[in-house]
Amino acid sequence: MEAGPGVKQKRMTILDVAAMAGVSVGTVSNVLNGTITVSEARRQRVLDVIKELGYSPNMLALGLRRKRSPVVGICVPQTSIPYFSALMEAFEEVAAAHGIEIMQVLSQGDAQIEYQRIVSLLKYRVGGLLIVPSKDPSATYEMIAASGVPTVVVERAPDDDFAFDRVTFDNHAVMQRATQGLIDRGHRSILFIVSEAGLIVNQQRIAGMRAAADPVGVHIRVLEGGRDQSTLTARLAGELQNEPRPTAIVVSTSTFAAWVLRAFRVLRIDCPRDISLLSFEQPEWEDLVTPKLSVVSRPTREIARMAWTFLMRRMRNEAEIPQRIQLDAEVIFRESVRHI
Amino acid sequence: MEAGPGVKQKRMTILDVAAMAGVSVGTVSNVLNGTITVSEARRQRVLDVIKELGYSPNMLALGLRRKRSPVVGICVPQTSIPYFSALMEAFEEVAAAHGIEIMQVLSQGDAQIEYQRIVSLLKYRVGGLLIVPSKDPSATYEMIAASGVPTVVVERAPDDDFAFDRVTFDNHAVMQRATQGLIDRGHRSILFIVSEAGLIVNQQRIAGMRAAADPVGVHIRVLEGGRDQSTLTARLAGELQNEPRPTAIVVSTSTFAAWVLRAFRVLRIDCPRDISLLSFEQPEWEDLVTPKLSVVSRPTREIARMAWTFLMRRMRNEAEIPQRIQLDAEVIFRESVRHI
DNA sequence: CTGAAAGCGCTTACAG
DNA sequence: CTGAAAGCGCTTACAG
Repeated sequence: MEAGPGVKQKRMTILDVAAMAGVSVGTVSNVLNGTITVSEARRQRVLDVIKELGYSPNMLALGLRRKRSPVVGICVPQTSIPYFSALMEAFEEVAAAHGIEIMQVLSQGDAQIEYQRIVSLLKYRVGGLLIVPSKDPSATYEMIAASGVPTVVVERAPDDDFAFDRVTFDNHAVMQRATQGLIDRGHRSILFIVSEAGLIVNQQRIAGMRAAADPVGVHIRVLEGGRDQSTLTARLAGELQNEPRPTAIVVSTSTFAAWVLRAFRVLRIDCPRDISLLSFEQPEWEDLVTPKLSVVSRPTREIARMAWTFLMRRMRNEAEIPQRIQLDAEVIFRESVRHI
Repeated sequence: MEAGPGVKQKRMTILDVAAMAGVSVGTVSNVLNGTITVSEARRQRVLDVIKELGYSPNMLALGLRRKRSPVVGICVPQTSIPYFSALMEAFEEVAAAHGIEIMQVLSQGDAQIEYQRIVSLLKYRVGGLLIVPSKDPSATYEMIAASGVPTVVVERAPDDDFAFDRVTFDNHAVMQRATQGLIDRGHRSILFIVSEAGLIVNQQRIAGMRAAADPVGVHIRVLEGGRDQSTLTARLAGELQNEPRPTAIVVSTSTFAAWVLRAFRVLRIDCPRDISLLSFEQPEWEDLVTPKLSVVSRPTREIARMAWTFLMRRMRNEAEIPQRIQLDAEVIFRESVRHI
């Protein structure tokens, strides 16, 4: 009887390959991924049989035996945010090139969910972990440390935390530079709109802002933008009652940039004549709107590559003390910021 | 000796739990996920021990034994495209709710890469597969069918393919409706800009366009937009030499929408006075630009949920012949399309 | 309802 | 360089 289409064929195992090639399973295993050398003749024979049989190794068995799977778990808050989806895409690209697969979970920025989702990842004995942490990741950090799984923290990390490798942006320096740029253009009162002021990256940015503003007496305020357009519009309207009224707004995400531009319409504020705008995130539409948006441009692929390099090193046990690197970002002033 | 922080503790196994609870491993397994009932007293004891020991099951062992892992593999072309990242986010949400993990791979729209990436997924014995296929997925389809892994095809599928469950948009109907809307507004020559004319969804859309245009003698042209802004600008400029000159452009993606708007600036074309624009994809900036963009709005979460429902059903072996569903989408006309 | 035992498909010391 | 064998941590018939 022939095995026609639709007939499920029995999956080949390493035993089938060994039998057909006339070698032991250990030898097959060694040609596939052993540290031990196999004589060229046998090696070739095994390879031929593998191709002929269409043998595909069972990574579950491999992972069980090695107590570690060639999979990297990645936890980010969301993927609908362009910055995170760009990160994910960069990670997938480099993972595929290394023969490693990715299990992705989302924390939604919630510490509880983050904890649970990473527990799930650990059940699969992932060989490494890449995390863009939520606001309060300490319980999660403890659990990960206890598990001993190689981990690198991306993007958000407190300055005094040395438990894991980490690759971040120098939020303080970039924001100090951005603020200086606004001050140079005559702005003396600046409003910073963030998702959560408690987020470590925002604290670093606020500190950077103050480092530029305080010495010259420039006025700084921070506002949490809220979860939707109407909340932001209302809060912004309220904020603009205060004296001194801001002449420039910095937003932490491109979503906020969009919401602020819409709020400006409702509130009949002309940008940049009345108020200037700078976005810390770079949206696809940065140069489609009028006025063209001023942005901070971050090298996403670079951060992904660095994080991956760190992780691979640690998965090979080559690393010693936790490494850290801070990448720089570029501040691009366009029409949305004006000289006063 | 105490096990202080930093001291890696031996991972608990089901044997440890069984020993401590004074039952057999089979019983522990049954309280965790067995079809067999366990007496309430023992059940509670096992649960207590699990909590006390911090036992977390090894899903690699489970998957190996069951010959199928509670993981769903997802293959999409890219994640940097907002539509796909929204899909991914919806999938992750529903997966987490079902206690299932996701392995994500990217095909970059290339049939070869797609094939290889799905081969990798299969090595992990994923329990199900969700695919937004590339242009020519027939070899991949064959391989998947041979593997017997439950699969649902999302978004792109030929009309005559009945091998897998599928959930798609009714591209033909939506485009016919959109085209009718343009015709109603007086447009008699329409240009459709696509990534690849060979893509099944684009063929369906072109057919829908013709269904509305041909009977009333409206002129249709199709242009491949190319891989970058400058290519698109050049091709568009060339296309506009032809008679009759289009008075309306439809683009298949929001990236093209952005590129076309930039090309309009370079070519000194006023939208919508000279040419109207309609995007088949809904960008975040749809109402930020001037003129506000006309779009087709697709219910992403709905498609994700339907696909997941189909997949779960098939993973439970409840489905018979392949199911198919076509979702509708909404055409929203805004300032970027004018009455002639 | 419960337990003893086989076995999923690999890797890796261990001898030779 | 090569093979025989133990064992990774589970699930699931099979008896009782």
